[in-house]
Amino acid sequence: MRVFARDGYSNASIAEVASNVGLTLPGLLHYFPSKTDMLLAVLEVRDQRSPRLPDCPQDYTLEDAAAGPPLPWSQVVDQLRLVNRANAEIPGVIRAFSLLNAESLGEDHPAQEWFHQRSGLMLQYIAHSLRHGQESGEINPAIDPDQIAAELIAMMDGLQLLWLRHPDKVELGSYFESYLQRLQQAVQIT
Amino acid sequence: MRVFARDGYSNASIAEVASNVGLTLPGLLHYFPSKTDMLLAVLEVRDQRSPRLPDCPQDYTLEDAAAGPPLPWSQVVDQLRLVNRANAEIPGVIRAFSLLNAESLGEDHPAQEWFHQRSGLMLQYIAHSLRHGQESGEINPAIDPDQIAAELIAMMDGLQLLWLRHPDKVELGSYFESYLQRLQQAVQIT
DNA sequence: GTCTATATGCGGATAGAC
DNA sequence: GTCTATCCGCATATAGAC
Repeated sequence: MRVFARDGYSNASIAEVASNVGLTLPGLLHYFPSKTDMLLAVLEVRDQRSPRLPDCPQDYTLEDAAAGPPLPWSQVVDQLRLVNRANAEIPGVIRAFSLLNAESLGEDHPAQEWFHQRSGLMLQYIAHSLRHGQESGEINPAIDPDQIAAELIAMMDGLQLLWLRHPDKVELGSYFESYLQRLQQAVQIT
Repeated sequence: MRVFARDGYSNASIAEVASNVGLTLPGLLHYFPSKTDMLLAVLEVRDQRSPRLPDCPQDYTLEDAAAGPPLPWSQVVDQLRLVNRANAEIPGVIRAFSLLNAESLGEDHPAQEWFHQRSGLMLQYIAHSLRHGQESGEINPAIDPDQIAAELIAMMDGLQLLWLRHPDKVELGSYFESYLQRLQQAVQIT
């Protein structure tokens, strides 16, 4: 993760990773047969370690959220807030992911599928929650669930990039919080 | 630009660029002595080609906007909207810039300074405009100009990433427009 | 201004000993 | 499970002819 954070995936050298963990290159390749395998392993670990709300089981995945019944909107917002606050404490990890996120837009990137599926599921489960809220009369029927879902993801990723570039000027946690509060006024029915 | 868009900077091969323009590698290096020189040249060209408002002179730069007198808020919003709309027509260019933007977060990247200064100036001139509006009573005094400025940049960059990943689900122009309209309700004094 | 030829280095990955 | 030795390809960049 540290090496990917500094160099991205394509430019990172697995020989350096090996040396960082006290192995030679073939020694490391014994565990991860190829560079791609190592990348995907890193992505998986990161996913498992993302924080969860108090009531949420530890093995609850994004796939579960997207496939299962719609979550209450307040819970979705709480979850995003929680993740954002936690992210502010691990700039190295966020840097690695921001880098890989952009890099994996390339045609034949080994993590392309992973990021595509992941962001697709997030869009889906957020929009799902909003649509459900509209049907039960708790969410403003005038808003577009797909648009709001995209906005939220975009704001999280975009703020991360800007925060990484200007850690002195941009305060990740409170800036996202300000945005959320304004969003809530437009989305919720009072 | 096309090669950078597909491979990023570090992973791009100038030999391929050379071949694409019908030159050999040394032939290309005659014009751009190093790969870094070519990167910076591309960034500069892109800057000059970004669209401007009708009244705005063609040689008016971002530096001018940040250093000069504060612009009216409505003009800032119009400018951002214009740029966003134009961006939706050039996915290749946007891909290159999203890639370089993330990649240049790395410690010794040749474009680090360029992106740092650029985003710093944008934050500055947007916040400047909002502060001026607050003093003259046109902008809600309760909002934080620095926070709103960061939000705007983050939303533009974040939406671009998501749009590049899901061009079928995310409509860059209209999604940003929806966000802007909600922002205006909180920022403007009616 | 553009080429051929080449220097030099680093990348991922494999063979095979221990 | 970890190593040494090695293969092979591609990268940037340079030298020097035309």
